[in-house]
Amino acid sequence: MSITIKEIAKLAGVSKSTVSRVINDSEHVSDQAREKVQEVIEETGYVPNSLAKNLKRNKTNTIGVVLPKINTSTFSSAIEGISNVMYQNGYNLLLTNTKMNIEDEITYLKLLKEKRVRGILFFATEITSEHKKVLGDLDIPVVIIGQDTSKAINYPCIIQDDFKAAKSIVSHLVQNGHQKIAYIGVEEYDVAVGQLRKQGYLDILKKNNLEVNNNYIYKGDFSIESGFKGMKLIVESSKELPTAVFAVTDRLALGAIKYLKDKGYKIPEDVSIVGIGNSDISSWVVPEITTINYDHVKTGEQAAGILLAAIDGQAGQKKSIMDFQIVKRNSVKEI
Amino acid sequence: MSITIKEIAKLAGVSKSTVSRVINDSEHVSDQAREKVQEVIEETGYVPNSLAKNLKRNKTNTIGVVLPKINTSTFSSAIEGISNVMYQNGYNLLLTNTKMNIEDEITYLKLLKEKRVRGILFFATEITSEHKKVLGDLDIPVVIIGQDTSKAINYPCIIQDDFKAAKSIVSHLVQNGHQKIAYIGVEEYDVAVGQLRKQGYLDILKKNNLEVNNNYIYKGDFSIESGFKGMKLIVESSKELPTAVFAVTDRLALGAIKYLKDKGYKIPEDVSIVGIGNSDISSWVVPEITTINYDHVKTGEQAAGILLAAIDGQAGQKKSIMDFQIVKRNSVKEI
DNA sequence: AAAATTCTTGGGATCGTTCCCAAGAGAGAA
DNA sequence: TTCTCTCTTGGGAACGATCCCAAGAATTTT
Repeated sequence: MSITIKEIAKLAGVSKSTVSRVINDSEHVSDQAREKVQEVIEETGYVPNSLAKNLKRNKTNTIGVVLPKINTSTFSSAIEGISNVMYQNGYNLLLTNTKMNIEDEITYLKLLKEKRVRGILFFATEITSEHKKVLGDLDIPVVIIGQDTSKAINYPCIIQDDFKAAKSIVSHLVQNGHQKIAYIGVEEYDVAVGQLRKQGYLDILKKNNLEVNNNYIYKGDFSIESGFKGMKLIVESSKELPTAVFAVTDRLALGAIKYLKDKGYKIPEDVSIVGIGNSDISSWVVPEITTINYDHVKTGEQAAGILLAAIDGQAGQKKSIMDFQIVKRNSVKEI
Repeated sequence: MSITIKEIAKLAGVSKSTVSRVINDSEHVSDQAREKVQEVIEETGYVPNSLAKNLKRNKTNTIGVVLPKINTSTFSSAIEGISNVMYQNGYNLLLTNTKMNIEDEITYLKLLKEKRVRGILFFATEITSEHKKVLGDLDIPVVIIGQDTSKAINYPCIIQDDFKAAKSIVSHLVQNGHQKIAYIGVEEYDVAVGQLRKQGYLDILKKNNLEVNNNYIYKGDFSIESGFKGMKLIVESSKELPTAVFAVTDRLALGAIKYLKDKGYKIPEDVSIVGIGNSDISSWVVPEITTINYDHVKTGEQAAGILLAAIDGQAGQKKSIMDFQIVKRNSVKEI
């Protein structure tokens, strides 16, 4: 049982009101009283109880974060950015990890409401109708990160420009003379990575009147192995080797490279490869991978900023799109 | 302003005691009353205020986590493990990111006490006397992760066996006939990585009567670049190329490999390389890196378990050492 | 049928703060 | 001196739950 403000008051010979004023740096306290109180606080190691404080004030300084997985660089970088901004503004982070489990998301959203968090940062994968319902009567500012929900839900969202990014990087291949471009992607329930990036790929092929070869298209999951497997299938199922491969993530690109190297192909001489993500490794693999750079730390910071504004009652725009850069390295050969 | 238990009581035509009993699944409520209350809760979307609850009960279900950086795989994996266990046991995570800033650690520790967290998981880098003081009169269960503090502080700690791991992997080099083994490490303020791993290296050299060549020893930071630079310095400063390199992390090993490849050396034919960490990339680089595997997710789970036990008043052992496995791949050549 | 027991219910104190209000103490003005 | 004004202080009602206690209702035992 910790020491309370009442006991500090007694020890300092003042009322608890005065102690409260000292703690909160209020005016109207004599220097004498202030010093005495601070002295007693120092001696006793008193730490105020923020539960009581927040209850009375009817607000907390906690921000809830709902995310599907912590140990991936995308998410952990975003959280790094979020925590930077939030701590600077006096907020703490309450983390909930749904482990890719959509039902847990609903549970956690309710839990965050119980905790009376001041705002919520929601890393979305999929938005179901139940999500809409729960998010709807939450009565807490929310910012959605990673999926475009601007049409479905009335909260601001912040996203990467996946469509445009995919177009840029595939264009880069086309500009270098590639016409037979394979695609290694992921299932399409993930709108941003699965759908948008694929659409970007198809869009550029179409714009350049290039044929879409189904043997050149593979969809798996997010693992490096999946890239390996996808490349294998593409090579084995097609008569002609593609001259370039667009992998929707660097990890997939890495897996593909591994397969090709194992089989004795040279990169980029035999096959060019590009990824998306500019992950740490992409610049240290041989060959260094040409890719798209998203700044996730910055995305986190931006999201935090938008949420902070929303907490202050400022509306802000409904949809923010982060920019990206194409990082040209040496996994692409000019034909 | 959210709806309160009192209003639910009024709407359901019962007392707030009865509503409280329904919320907490207590006995001694008639089915009739229970149904009515649940109905009203459903209709109104009432969510209890956990601030009030925790204040009255004088305990929270929040665990504070103090860590120096979020977006590294070691830490984020550990947090993944921690959150797995904690959520299963009904606890939430309050995250504080000190950004490698030791003074912030003290601040956050106090903040967590204000929040009346039930326990603290402290990712330690360095333990100063001020740490000892603050941790000492915290009056909250703490588990320290990552540094051996068993002699300095009376809290359980959980660590990787860095000394033994380093010995194992260097032994592996010696067993394969290597005698000229270089070292790429980090500064020694980090006891675990900087000191212990180096000691393991020196220990094995000594046991095998191998000469310690100062030109073969480099200390930098944790970046991939540092590995690159370290390898460069070693190669340039020594007359004879080492036959093997022990890098204290896979990232450093990766940097070293990059340098050697750039210079046209073959791995492992010209130089063998080993790392520590079994990071994602280590198995997908060419050549795949022989390394030490620590299971950080499991470490997080264990730490969480120890903290949980401490919260329940069980003492547990003061020092837990996680085991490791040597992962033999093909960056080491037999001489 | 009366007594004993169990079940159900509501009232109200309480957790540790904040913050409004009123009162007392000085200071300055009339 | 007396009045007004400002500064400082303390008392006590909140905040929204829990939970103890007592009392009434229902059930069982004798």
